[in-house]
Formats: sequence, structure tokens, C-alpha cells
Amino acid sequence: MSEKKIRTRFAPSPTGPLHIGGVRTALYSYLFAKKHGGDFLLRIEDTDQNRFVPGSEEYIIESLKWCGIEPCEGVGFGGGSFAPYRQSERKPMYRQYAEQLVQSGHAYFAFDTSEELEALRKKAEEAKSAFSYNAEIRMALSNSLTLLEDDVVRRKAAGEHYVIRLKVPQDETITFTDLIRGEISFQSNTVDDKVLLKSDGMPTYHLAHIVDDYLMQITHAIRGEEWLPSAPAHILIYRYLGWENVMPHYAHLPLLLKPDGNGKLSKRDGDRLGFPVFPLDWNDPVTAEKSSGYRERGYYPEAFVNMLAFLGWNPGTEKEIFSMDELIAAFSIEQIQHAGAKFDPEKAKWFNEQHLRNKPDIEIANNIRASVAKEFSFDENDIRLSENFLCKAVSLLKPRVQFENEMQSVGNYLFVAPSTFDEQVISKKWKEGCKEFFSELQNELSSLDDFTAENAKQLFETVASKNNLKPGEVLQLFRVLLIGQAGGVDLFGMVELLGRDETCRRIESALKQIDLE
RNA sequence: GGCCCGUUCGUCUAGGGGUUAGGACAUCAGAUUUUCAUUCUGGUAACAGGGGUUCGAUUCCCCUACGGGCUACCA
Repeated sequence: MSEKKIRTRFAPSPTGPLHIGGVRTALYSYLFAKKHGGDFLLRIEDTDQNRFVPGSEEYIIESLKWCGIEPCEGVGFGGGSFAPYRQSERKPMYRQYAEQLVQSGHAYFAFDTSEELEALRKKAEEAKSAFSYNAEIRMALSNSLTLLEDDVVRRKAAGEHYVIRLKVPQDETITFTDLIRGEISFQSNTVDDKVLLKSDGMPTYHLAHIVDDYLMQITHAIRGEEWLPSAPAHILIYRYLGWENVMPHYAHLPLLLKPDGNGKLSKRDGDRLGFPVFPLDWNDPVTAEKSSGYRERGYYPEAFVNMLAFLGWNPGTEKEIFSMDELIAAFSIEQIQHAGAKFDPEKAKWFNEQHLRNKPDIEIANNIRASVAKEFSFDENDIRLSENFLCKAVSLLKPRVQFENEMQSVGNYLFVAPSTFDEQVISKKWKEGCKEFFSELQNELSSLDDFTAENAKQLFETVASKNNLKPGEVLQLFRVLLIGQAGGVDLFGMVELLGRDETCRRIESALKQIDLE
């Protein structure tokens, strides 16, 4: 790996919505490429026509866009000079490499039907062992190693289905260096004769990803740990194709695990524990199942990405809140964890909260304006949609929410006057003279010129003492008159936000509604 | 079953032959706040077990246990 330009890829299958584990794989590949001034591309691995799910390719593209993980070339993103980037469109390219391997004696034609193989598997299972199409057994099956050459030609000419299998050597040790785990060795006898080309003429993942990575000049293949067991077969394919000296460096990422219990994170866990497992909402066209996404749940993409980056990686410092650019600068494969990470929905929320805190009020105000207008049916010229009002509301609400979209429900009292009033507070705190006090307060406030939190507070205290009341005695009542409830944002900050007219209106209206003797 | 990968607080992790084993989330307690939230302070809490190697091992090696992945004409 010297002066060669770094090129990484994300190569998902369009078999459904992109799992957050997949997004993380894409993210790490992206960060690594960007860090080294390289290219990151998106390739769609749709070699299995049976598992194709309509809409999932679009879903993948939209997810990456939302996350800000933008490939500089590939399906949905244009650019690049290695098109097409969809394997189904590259179908004609693969066969020659499979046949080349047959020519060189490293692969063979196999005519065994799925039924025959299925039967062998069953038999092996009954004998409590696993069937493996390998050196030990291949000489007993129907393939070009056992059949007469004429027979092979005749069968092919007759249109009989066949696959091309890799001829894995016996008694060899296959060693390679994983960027995360270091040197890993496999005994070739434990590797099976993987199918390279299927009977429908499509390549399997094993052949396709190698041909494409080679042709697309990929330098680093970052993928999930589930691929580790087939890595020796991949090394062999590179070797027999004569590409071993330019093959990409592999990095196998640890998996994302369930928050509780054992096993890898699945959609079911999200449903069960109430958190999304996908970046975006997804309605499955086949099963009609609905899955919720981080975007619709209200996460900021930068918080989502930040959270994902920290699941299995850390910068080695104590800084935790990162922008994408900061992640790019800090990223390194050496700091990737070796063990799987249990997903923690609580910490995910915390990341969003932190990004929310760091976001300027004006930006949040602009983000929530439309939904506030809709929620409360405000006219577009309503003062409560003004930049000034919304910014103040946001700053008041910011410490009380983790998501932008919680603001209007958590702070709904800032936008609309209450219709009910906390009886407990009233019956506990209301006493002689309160009515007079609030009437006078309303009166005084209505003529307060500079209507700030500070001035309103001062006035409140003055009027209270004039009525022989301690501020503490009527503060809670004041809050209930204004918003109907006991808790909430800073009282006088809210008074300033509401403004003179609305504040007075609310006091007056509350005094009428509360109807005390 | 076989093969491969892994194992530091409940969780995400830092660290690394000699440390009071650090941080964050969660949790608990106190302070601040007229309330709730925020904020601040503090607390509980971890090197899976057994053998080596070593003056010394949580750190290196081996074994065991446990966890995970793979074992398809799926990726």
C-alpha cells in the first residue's frame, strides 16, 4: 500500500432496509477513505434475484444521503469511471474469470442438483456432522473432476444446470493479515469448495466482490465479521486469479449486539425495546411490515453518525461529541474494537441531546416552525412563529428535551393558553387576597413599558409586598394561572416570551375560570 | 458438532508488566433552582477462571469457561 490512492466501497445487497450495522460499516469505510484523501464508492450487490426487495436500493441511497455518508461514485451518486456499479448489470463480466479458474485447474464444473446436495446435508446432519463440499468428498460427486470430459461437454450442451466451484487445495495453511485482528490462519481442509458461478449464470458474492474490487481498484475492503470464515476462500480466489499482490487489505468489523441478552442486533429487538434499528422509516412491500427509523424518530443525522461511530471505535481521547469532519480527522482502523458492541438506546439519545445543545437556537427555531404552525393551527403571520418568539422558546426548552420534535409537546403551554388548572396547587396555595393581588399584578403588568423578565420579576415582587404577600407564596400560583401546571420553564423568562398582552390575557382568563369564592 | 473471532464497571470504552485501573451512559446521594428540567459535587460499580513466563501480571503465552460469527447455487 504505498502511493496507491485509497479506495473503499460499501457494497450492500438490496434485500431490505439497511440495518444500522450496515450504516456503521459504510461510515467506517467512508471515514477511512476521507481520512486518507481517497475515494469511497457505493456498489449494489444484487446477484441474488430471489431476495431482491423493491425499494431497498433507493432506501440505501437515501439513508447514506441523510447520514452525510456520500460516495463520490456509484449507484445513485454518479461519478467514477468504473460503471456499472450494480452487479446485475455486470453479469457478463464474471463468467470469464470463473472459466479462467477452471482452465488453470483451480475450479471445476459441478452438476449436482440442489436436491442431491440437500439429501447429503440431511444425511450428514443425522450422523451429527456437517456436510461440506470439499476435497474429501468432491471425487464422489458429479463434476468435471469425476466425469469424463465428453460427458461434461455433452451435459453442458444438453443444457444441464451446473455451477462452477472453487477447487480448494488440501493440507495448506492460508494466512492473511486482517487490519483489525492481525494475522489469521486457516487450514484449507476446513474451507469448502465454494460456488463461484451459479447455475443461472450469476456470480456468487465470493466471486463477484473479488472481481469488482479488483476491477474497481479497491484498496481496503471493510466489512462485517460474518465474512471472516469465508476470507480464506477469498484469498485463494485472488491468488489463483493472479491478483494476490494487488488484493485489498481486509478489515473485519465486530458486530452490533442486542442491548440485552445475547446475539446480534435485529429488527425484533428494536420493536421489543422501542428503538429504531434502521436509519429511515421503512414499509416493507413484501411483508407489509413497518419499521421505524432514526430520522423520523427525530434524530439529527450528525448525532446518529456520531453515536454509530462510537459503537466499536473511539478516538483514544475523552472527547465524545464529534462532527463528521472531526470524525474523519480522528478516525483510525487501529482504534476499532475487536469484540462486538451491545447497542445502548439510552446513550444514543444522549448523543442527540448533546448535538441539540450545541445547535444554535435560530437553526432549531427554523426547523420546528412548520410543525409548530401545523400542531397549533397558527396562521403564518402569527407572532408565535416569528424568529424572535421561536428562538426564545427554544432557548427556554432546550435543556428539557433530547429531541427537537419534543419541544412543542413539552412546551405546548408556551404556544397556547391553558384550559385547565392544577387543582392541587390552587387549593393548597390560594388564600385571602390572592385574587386582588393578581388583579393588581395584571393591571400593573399591562402598563409595564420595558417588558423584560427582569422588570416583570421586580414588579411581581413589588406588588406582592404591597399586598402583604411573600413572593414565594404566590409564585407557584402565578405559574399555574399562566400555564395551568406546576412544573415548567423559568417563570419570568416565560413571561417575557409571552409578552405583555398574552401574559395579561392569561391572568385575566385564569382568574375567571378558576372561579374561587 | 466443526472452524474462526472475541472477553476491563449493568452498557460503551481508556489503559497497559509495577496505576488510587481513567472517562461516558445508566444508577444513587447532596448542592443550586420558587417547581420540573438543566448545572455542579460526590458515591456504588470492572480486568471471566486456572496454569505458566517474570522480581512482579489485569496487561505476554497456554488451557478452560463463557459469548459471538460462519458452516447455502444468501449476502
